[in-house]
Amino acid sequence: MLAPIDLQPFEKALTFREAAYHAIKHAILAGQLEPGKPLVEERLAAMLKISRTPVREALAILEHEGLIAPIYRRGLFVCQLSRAQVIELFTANEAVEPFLARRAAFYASPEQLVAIEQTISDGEASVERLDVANFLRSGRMFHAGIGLAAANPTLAQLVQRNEERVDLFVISYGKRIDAEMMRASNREHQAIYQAICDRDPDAAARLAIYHAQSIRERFAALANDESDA
Amino acid sequence: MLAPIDLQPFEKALTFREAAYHAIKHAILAGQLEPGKPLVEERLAAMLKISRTPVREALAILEHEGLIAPIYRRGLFVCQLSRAQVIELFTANEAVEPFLARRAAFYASPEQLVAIEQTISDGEASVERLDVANFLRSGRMFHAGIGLAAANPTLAQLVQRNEERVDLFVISYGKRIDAEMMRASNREHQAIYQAICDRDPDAAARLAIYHAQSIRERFAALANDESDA
DNA sequence: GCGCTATTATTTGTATACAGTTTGTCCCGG
DNA sequence: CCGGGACAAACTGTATACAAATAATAGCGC
Repeated sequence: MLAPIDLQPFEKALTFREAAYHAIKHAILAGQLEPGKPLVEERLAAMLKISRTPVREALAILEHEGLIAPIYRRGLFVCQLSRAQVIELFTANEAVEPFLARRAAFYASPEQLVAIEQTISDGEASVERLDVANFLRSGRMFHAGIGLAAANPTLAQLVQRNEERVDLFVISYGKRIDAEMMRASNREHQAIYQAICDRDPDAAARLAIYHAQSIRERFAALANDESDA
Repeated sequence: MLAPIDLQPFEKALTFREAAYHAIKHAILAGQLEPGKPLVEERLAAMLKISRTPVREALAILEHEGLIAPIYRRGLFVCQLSRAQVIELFTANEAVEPFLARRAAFYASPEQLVAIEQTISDGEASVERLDVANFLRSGRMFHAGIGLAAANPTLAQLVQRNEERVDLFVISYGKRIDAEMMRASNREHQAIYQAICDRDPDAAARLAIYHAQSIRERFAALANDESDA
């Protein structure tokens, strides 16, 4: 398995660095680069058919985002988050997501509502196909949509990154997400979306809190199921 | 003015990249690299007596953090935040800071309390010397201390970055902070600190909100004073 | 056959080299 | 005197080269 993934070349990006950033990030979040496994710069560069220089710059950013972690002179590794770290991410989200949902109920434009609805559809389609990676991705896009509608890029970006790291955890522990869990999550998304459409900030915030807590409980159940006590 | 700043060499850092990151960030936040002015890679490299490679990697991270912004093939510039952007940062902080203050009241260790108190002393010393850069820095460290005590690195880091960008705005517009403003801010810090010492989460959260709002008002007043209507 | 040591092979971290753009300047024409 | 175009300089974006350090491996002694 010398070239198991093809980091698909260069979504729309001006510089090779950006392209590498997106491609590597995508590969990580799609589970193509397994957590705990080393990332060899030269190999990534070869896959993207570019030199190490822009790859290194992209990796520096991903490291700063907390998706990968370095060991000095030993290489970079896809992060394996501890349960404590994931709890911490959930705690942060429970503070921020209701805030964003509330604001989205105020500020969302019709186009933004459509975009959010599409992420929900995408999530539902993923359930049918049992496509976990795409399910996670649509979930991230849902929250990104809320963030965009909430007109607060700073907090939106935070939630976005948190979601990515949580998803990394899911992938890393290979926990199997069953269809029922995916459906539950989608239902909650749908409810938040409805509250925003109804311009009901209180309901949106309340449902966002509920969603965050539900997710945490579902994850806790999963984490307790397997391996480490 | 070929070498106006000496980016002081290499605080404790393993790699040149880290060193460059900290040095350049420090120079920006100390106002030595003026907002709106271009950052020439080769010049920074020369100042640090290293090559462009690690400098570029450091700059990539700073760009990702929103302290500097690139124009393709034209160079990097220290960010000049718009007023709307600063308002947005304040909005984010008003959501997050009370949350952190509340948690700090629960979890702060005695050592962490001492560390926080020292940042307040540092701030007060800055008033005497009318040292705005150090005043801003001590403010950032105060909030960093709260964040640390709150045991939520994710949100702590967010606040930290927001503070940095706000300070960048202050520097960028060259608004003069007068001694009375500095004292007011210090008083509010002191009050939050006291509430945390008293293990009074509600008071801490309330005072954190008050502080965030006060700062916003003080800044609004400054911003209205000068130049753009 | 097993453990320890020396050597080789990778791989990172850094420096240098090169090509393509963009900006500023100088010169010329009007 | 002013405007436009060619030239030159500077700087970015990318590739390649090199050195240090770590990991893997082979050889040796026992």
